[in-house]
Amino acid sequence: MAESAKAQETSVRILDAAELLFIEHGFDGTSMRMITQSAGVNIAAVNYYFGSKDGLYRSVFERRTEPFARLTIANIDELERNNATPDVHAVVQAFIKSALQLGTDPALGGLVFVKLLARAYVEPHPILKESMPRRYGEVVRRYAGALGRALPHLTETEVHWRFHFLTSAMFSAFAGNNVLRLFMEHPVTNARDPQLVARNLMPFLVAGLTAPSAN
Amino acid sequence: MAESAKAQETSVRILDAAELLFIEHGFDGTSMRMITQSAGVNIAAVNYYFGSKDGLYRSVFERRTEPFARLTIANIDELERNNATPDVHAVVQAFIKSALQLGTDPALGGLVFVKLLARAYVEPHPILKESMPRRYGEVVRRYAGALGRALPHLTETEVHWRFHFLTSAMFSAFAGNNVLRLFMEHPVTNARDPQLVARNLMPFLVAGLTAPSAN
DNA sequence: TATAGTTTCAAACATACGTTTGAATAAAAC
DNA sequence: GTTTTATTCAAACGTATGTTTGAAACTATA
Repeated sequence: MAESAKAQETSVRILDAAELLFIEHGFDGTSMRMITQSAGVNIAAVNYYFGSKDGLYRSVFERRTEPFARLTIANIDELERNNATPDVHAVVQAFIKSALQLGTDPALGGLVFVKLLARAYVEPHPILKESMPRRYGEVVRRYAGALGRALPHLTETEVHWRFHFLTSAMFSAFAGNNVLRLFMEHPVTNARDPQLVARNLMPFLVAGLTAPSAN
Repeated sequence: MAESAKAQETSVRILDAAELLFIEHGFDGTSMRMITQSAGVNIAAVNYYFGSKDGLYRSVFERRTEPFARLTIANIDELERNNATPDVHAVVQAFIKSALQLGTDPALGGLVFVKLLARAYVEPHPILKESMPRRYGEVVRRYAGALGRALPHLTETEVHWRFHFLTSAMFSAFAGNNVLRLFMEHPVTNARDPQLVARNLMPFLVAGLTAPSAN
């Protein structure tokens, strides 16, 4: 079988290099030669290990998807085990805790994967549309469900709206995609320390979610 | 001079086609042949009217940038004329009003431009980095300033954080970039009627912004 | 040490890219 | 009506793309 130490190292080097380049330049903006050069491997190595550029893209996500999903589910499992009907603060805390663990632990990809997700958000490659719902559908259902139970004054549709706002703000914040960064020459807030992001994000989200219904 | 009816029509057809394709496939994912084919013009027309693909990209933004900036500034001008120190609700309302006018008026680009901005957000082409701050720097300063005056219990840094969260949620919402859409096979909330977006967004944002300080 | 399997590599593959050309056509100016 | 200018067009430009090839180098098993 394959899986010699050296071989594994090569495919991992490719994944690492590709992940960073996909964030910076997107899928179409990243060429095979950029990837292999950055990884320090021969250009044929990508097709040898991953079959194609599309296959590499799939593998880049697959490496991160499962651990992050598991983490997120574990956090809401723990929350609901200790608290039958958790309040908004607790649900948001559990959700943010996942992003925080992800952003802090390099073994999970660190902030790199958050950025990749943020990009996939507006740049939906067909490959994602086919694989993301399968693994993250459950995550969304669990958190949106818990949020709904914590916000009985809102309709299901309203809960989904707010979950949408919540995730948008959260992803942008952790990924560091800041309107100030793009629109101003000297942004004041461009810190990206996950702990700092989380502390500033919490009160905003909790208050926003708890707001009275619009209807 | 140029500007014959036919010539203008050609360059406008190119801008329209390119704008849509850039949203769907990004800059690198959109080829000259895709653009000219979709616009129904010869492939050489882009270079004839815009010099290069980069030049076209610049022109696509330039067409929308100025009207939107003017609209946004006009709204805060009006707000501050009628109200020396507006409260949070009024500031957010003025800001959302701009997005709403933009999203509703096809002459301004409609939701198309919002989506383009949302994409530019995570896919920063060098051309944008050079042109956006020049025109939108003032917009950000004005609104962030007004927000700061309406939220005296927050530090300047905190105000910037919340402005970041506010814009992230708003742009995603109006652009329709929904986590539910990407992560679930049957999203509940994928409505994109600007009026509906605005009504759901308002209470969330106002409450989030008004939340007590994190420190 | 010989053999089988795995991984690397330089080179070439066909195709798509953005751009340029120069002639043909249309419009405007005189 | 002729000359100038502006626009369109098919074809080709050189370069970059993702992928494949087949031999070389390496690793493991016997």
